[in-house]
Amino acid sequence: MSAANTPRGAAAAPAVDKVDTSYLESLLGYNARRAALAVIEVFLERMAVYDLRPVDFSVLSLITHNPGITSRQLCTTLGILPPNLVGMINALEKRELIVRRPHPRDGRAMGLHLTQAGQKLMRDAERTAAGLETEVAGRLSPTEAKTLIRLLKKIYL
Amino acid sequence: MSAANTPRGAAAAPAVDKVDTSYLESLLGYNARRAALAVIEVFLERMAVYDLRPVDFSVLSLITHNPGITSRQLCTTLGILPPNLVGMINALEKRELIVRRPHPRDGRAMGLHLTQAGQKLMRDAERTAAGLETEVAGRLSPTEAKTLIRLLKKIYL
DNA sequence: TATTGTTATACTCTATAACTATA
DNA sequence: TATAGTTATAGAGTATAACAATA
Repeated sequence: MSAANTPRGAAAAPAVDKVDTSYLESLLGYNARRAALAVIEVFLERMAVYDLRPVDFSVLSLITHNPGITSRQLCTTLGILPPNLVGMINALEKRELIVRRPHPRDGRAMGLHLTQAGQKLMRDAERTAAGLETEVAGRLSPTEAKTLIRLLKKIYL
Repeated sequence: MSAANTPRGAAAAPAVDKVDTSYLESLLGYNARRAALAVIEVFLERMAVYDLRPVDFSVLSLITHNPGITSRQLCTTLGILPPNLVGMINALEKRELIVRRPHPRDGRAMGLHLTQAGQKLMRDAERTAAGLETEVAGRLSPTEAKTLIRLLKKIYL
């Protein structure tokens, strides 16, 4: 008769030589998170030369392709809370990569724009990002890479 | 003649109506992170009833399928740093979901085992996780879901 | 000498409440 | 009344250094 909290197996306290991860690896969430962390790890290395974290790159990239975008629009698009964006924007402005200009139709809002220095940095950074993509997806065929992105979009869009 | 930090475009300060995210959505890392966050969001909802975060579920699941696994093995497998695992293990032990037993061959290590209560909880939780998978991957065909996991593994393994 | 588990601690990331100025 | 931007602050997550016990 075993007590309530007795572990399974009377022989007790076996050692684990090789960890079996097959169950976790069958789960979509686990695989998506591990893959995302792997890509981010390479991203951090390659983007260190620009002093850009993934979130900084995302913000600057959205400003690049949407000149005049507001902080609110950045927050909504990237899932960042407004109080947490303020510091990032201030830092990028201090580095003279972006400038705030009055919004043409809403006096409360500020439109964000790249400076010429910001434009140059992002040309280089987006080139690096493109190289990073091919590196990370190196073991995938071009078709597989396209399929992967298409299926990921179906998950979160 | 424009100064060094003048934004592109003399007409200045346009407004952005619809944010163009096409560039970010072409990047693997961005899509992987968004997908992972989407899955984790549903996970948090469904697992709240068990009071399990994703990391708790991962730890308990590895103990389930590897009775006697050590803290060090959990850290290596899940990419957790040892100091950050201590509190989680203590909390799970306090909830009487796991027990520590001496390692059969290494006096420094402790083997981790589920209690009967832990076994019951994980039977339910893994059943919930299975349902969650079909829900999240609901817009994917079974073949697509398998393909997605296969391609994600190629990224991080 | 190296490793397991641990404590203490610092840093980053994320979240909530409340304020201001404009709409 | 509602929204954009901001401040202050709290909480969660992640990081390094250093120690005791054992290999």
